[in-house]
Amino acid sequence: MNKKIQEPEEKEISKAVIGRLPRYFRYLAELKDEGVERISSMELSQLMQVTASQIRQDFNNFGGFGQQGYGYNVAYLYGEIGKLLGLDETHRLIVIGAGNLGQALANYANFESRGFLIKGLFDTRKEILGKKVRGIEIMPMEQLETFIAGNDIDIAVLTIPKTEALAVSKRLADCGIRGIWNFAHIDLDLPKSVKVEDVHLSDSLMKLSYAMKREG
Amino acid sequence: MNKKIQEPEEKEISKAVIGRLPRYFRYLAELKDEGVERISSMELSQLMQVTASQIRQDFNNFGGFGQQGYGYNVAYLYGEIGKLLGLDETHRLIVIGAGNLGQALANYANFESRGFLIKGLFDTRKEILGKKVRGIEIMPMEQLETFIAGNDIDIAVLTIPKTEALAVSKRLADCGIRGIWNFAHIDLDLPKSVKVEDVHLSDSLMKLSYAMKREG
DNA sequence: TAGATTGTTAATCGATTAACAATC
DNA sequence: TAGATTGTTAATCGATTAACAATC
Repeated sequence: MNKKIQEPEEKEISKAVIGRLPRYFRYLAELKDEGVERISSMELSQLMQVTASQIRQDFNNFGGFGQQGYGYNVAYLYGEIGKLLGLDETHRLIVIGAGNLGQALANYANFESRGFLIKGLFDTRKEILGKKVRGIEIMPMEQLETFIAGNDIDIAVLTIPKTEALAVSKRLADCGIRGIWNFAHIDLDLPKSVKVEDVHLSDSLMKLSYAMKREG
Repeated sequence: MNKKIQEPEEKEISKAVIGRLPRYFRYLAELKDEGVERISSMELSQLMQVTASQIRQDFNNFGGFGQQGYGYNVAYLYGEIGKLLGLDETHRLIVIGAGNLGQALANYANFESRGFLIKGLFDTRKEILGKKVRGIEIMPMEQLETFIAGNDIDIAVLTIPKTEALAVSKRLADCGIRGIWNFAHIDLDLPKSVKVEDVHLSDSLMKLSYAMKREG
């Protein structure tokens, strides 16, 4: 009837801004630990080597967390950015591919402290099934769907060869996984309700190599 | 005497463009393996889900690799992008921090095939010194400088806690390391002749978590 | 030569920086 | 109230897309 009248529609935040949130979060965690109570965009900009303008613009995408004449309360800002990043909720993860990388990620306790709980490991190789990593059992791929449903898993970490990644990612999407942390070196193609975050390690190494070619 | 007259000055390529090169490289590798001989920017754009315009602009940053009326020769383009990324040279790496992640990276044979040769592992923990990973010995930190100098190492992979990372990165810069692949969750501060490529895994996981909060 | 497709210029879009009025 | 510093608008800069002439 009327195309204009809508819900107050959450304005889309740009990738650039979102990409900077974890770094803000990290610096604020440090300031908080040091007992710093308030900080101005100017001070933070010097610490982080970005412009104060960018900091204020970034925060204002979310409505503004500061107070004129005062600046930002470190603990409050830390908390708000944490909430934006979803760190106020816990996530339940499985790791698919219990090779070196998969096991390394499963062993990395720091994720737990942020609410990312690793609940299961999966692999196709019979010889490692049943083995435990930090108390987490390695299970066969046949149990994937049952385990996800029974354990309220919302994120899957993919550390399998790219040849298997597409098929497995489809299975994950089909059984309701909402996020995939993809270490497989391939672009997944899934309905956009399933969020994919890629970590292409070899791409990163190539960028380093590129940079090293330039200037002395 | 004259500020204007200079070497033809390699024009600075934007971060955005460089960030896309590894992905181009990956798709071209695949096309090459499939025996595809030529491809137009239009075809490649459909495959990669980007605009043909962007592809042509990107390649033209480096002088243009195509031919009017024909398109791009896959094998040639693959080779040229590989050269841009420095994959025509071999790199000699050490991994500092032989924990799970460090060992996982050392074990990852795919890097070797691109010319990234892992030559040594270092750790502070006495109990794992001398142990071998894929034939590579774990050495004590005291031997760092000697090993780097004696083995022509140009890249160091940092997989140590952030508390040690700053000090170690300084040592690396001092003994002539030209590139650091940094997995430590801290911003390094080094002379700009030392190139740093960060892989902040927890930042990546937070971005996934952010995305999952929005829409269904 | 005609058709195809690049290389490249121009137009648009988005992100960053600067400036300043609002306000604590 | 005066000073400080945000929130926000305007200006600038850079990246992407569109258009098309050059040319294989």
